Amino acid sequence: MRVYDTLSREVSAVLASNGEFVRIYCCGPTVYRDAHVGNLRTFLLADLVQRTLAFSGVKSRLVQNITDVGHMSEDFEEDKIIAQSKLEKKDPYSVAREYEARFHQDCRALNIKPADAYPRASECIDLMIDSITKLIANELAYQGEDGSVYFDATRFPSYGALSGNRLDALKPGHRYEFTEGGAKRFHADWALWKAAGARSEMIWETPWGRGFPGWHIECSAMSLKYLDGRVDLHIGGIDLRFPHHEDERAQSNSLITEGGEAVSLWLHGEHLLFEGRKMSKSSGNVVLVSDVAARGIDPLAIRFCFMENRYRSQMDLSWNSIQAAHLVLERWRKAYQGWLKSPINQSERVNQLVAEIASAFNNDLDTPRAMISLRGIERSDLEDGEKRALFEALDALFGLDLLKEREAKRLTNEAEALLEKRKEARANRDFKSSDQLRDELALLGIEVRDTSEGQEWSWKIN
RNA sequence: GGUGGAGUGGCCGAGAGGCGAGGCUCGGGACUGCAAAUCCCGCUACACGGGUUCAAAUCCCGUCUCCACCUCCA
Repeated sequence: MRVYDTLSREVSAVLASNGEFVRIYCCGPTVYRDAHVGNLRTFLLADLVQRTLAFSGVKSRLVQNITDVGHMSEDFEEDKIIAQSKLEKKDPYSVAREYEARFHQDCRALNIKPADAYPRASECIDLMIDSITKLIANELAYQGEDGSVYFDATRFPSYGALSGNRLDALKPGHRYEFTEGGAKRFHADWALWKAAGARSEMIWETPWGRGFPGWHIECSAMSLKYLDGRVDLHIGGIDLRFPHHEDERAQSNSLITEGGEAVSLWLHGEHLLFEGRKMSKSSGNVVLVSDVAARGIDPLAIRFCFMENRYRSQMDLSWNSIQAAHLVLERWRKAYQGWLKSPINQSERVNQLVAEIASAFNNDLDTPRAMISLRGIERSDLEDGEKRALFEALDALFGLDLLKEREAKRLTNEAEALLEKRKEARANRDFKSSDQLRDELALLGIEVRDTSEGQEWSWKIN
C-alpha cells in the first residue's frame, strides 16, 4: 500500500519497520463535545488504511489517543474539558468519559473498526513527565519564570519541515499567546508542561511543580510508548499539520535515541465542508451522526459519500448527496438479497475485479475509483452468482454493510393494525379505504407499496 | 500579506489531448385500481480571455471567483 506523505511530499510505500506489523498512530478526539462527521472523516481514514492492509494480508497495530486533558480553548486560559464541565456542572472526568463513549458509538455507526489501544492523556501523565525530563536533560526544553516548561524551538534545526513553515517567517500573530514580557524565550516555543496557576482540577505533581500537560507532548509520549519507539504511519487531520504535528515531530525526534525520523510517514486528511463552508462549531454547520440517524438515513450513507471523494481533497457534503447515497445503499442491499438465490460464482472476472478494486485502495486510497467499480457491478452483465461473489468479497474492504438484510424495524401496534387493515381492504378491492389507510400510515412515517407478492412497507426518510 | 487546493449539466461528482463516467433530481413511457418500487427512454456540461494543436474540459499564458492553512480545530 502507498500513501501521500506530507513530509516528503511524495506517495510512498507503507512498511512495517519491525518486519511484523505496521505501527499506526492516529490523533484521536478531544472529548469535550460530540464528534461531528467532519472529525469522523479523519477517523475513517485510519479505518480505510487498516482495512486495506488487512485485505492484502498485512498486519497492523493502530493506536489512537483520547485527549481528556491539556487541550486549551482559544483564549489559552481554560482547558476545553474543564470549560465544558463547568457548563454541564459535572466532574471533568465524567464529562470526558461520556463524550469518549459517544465517540466510540459514532465510530461504530460508520463501521470504523476499533483501534488496538485508546490511551487516555490523563492516564499517561507519567509517560509525559519522563519525556519532558529527558528533553530538559538534553537542553531542548527549559522552565520559564512562570513555572511552565517550554520546548526550545530554536534547538530543533528542521523545525517547519512538515508544515512548510520557516521559523524566521513565523510571526507572532494576533491569536498568539506570546507576549514580549512573557516566560517564553522565543515566540515559536510551546508549552510541554503548564504550571497550575489558579487551577485546582486535573493537575499533577512533577519535579518542576504542580501543573498539567501541554497538548502536543501527549502524542509524542503515547505514540512512542504504545508503538514501541517508532511510528510507521501517523494519521491526522490537515489542520493538525501545524502546529500540533510540527511540534510533535520535534519532540519525538528528540526523544528517540537512535536518531532519524520517529515517524516514517505522515498522512493527513483534508477537511470536510458542509454546504460550502468548513464544518465547525463556529460556522454553525455541524452535522452529527445522530442528526443523520434522526432523518431516517443510514449513517453508512456518510461513509459512502466520504469514499466517493479522495481523502486529500476537500469535499463538500450536503443533505442531497447523503440522501442519494442512502438510496443507492438500500437498493444494493435489496439487489444482493436477490442475488443470494443464485449459487456463488467465483469466476475469473470476479477475481480480476476484486484485484482491480484492491489495487485502487492500495494506490493512495483511491476510493473514488473503487466506488466507480463498485457502482458498475449492479448493472453489469455479470451473472447474479458473480455479483454475489463480488459483494461478499468486497464488503470487508468497503465496510458498507452490503450484505445486510433490511432490519425488521419495530412497528407500533397501531401501525401493525393499520397495515393489516389495509391488506384486508385491498383483498376486498376496497380501494377507497386502502388509499386512506396508506395516507394514515404515511403520517406515521411508513411508506407502503403493492407488489405482485403483496404489500410492502419501509420507513420514509426526511 | 504568505502558502496550498479548487472551479465540469438543476445538484453531487469521475475523467486529464480525439469515441460525452456514474449517481441524485427532473421530464416521458412500461407496469399498477391508483400510487410507490422497478425497468426503458430523455435532459449533452467542463469559470472567463487568449494561445499551442488536424483535434483542448484535458497542455501553455493571463484574469476572475471560491475554499483551506499561517500558533482554536479532524
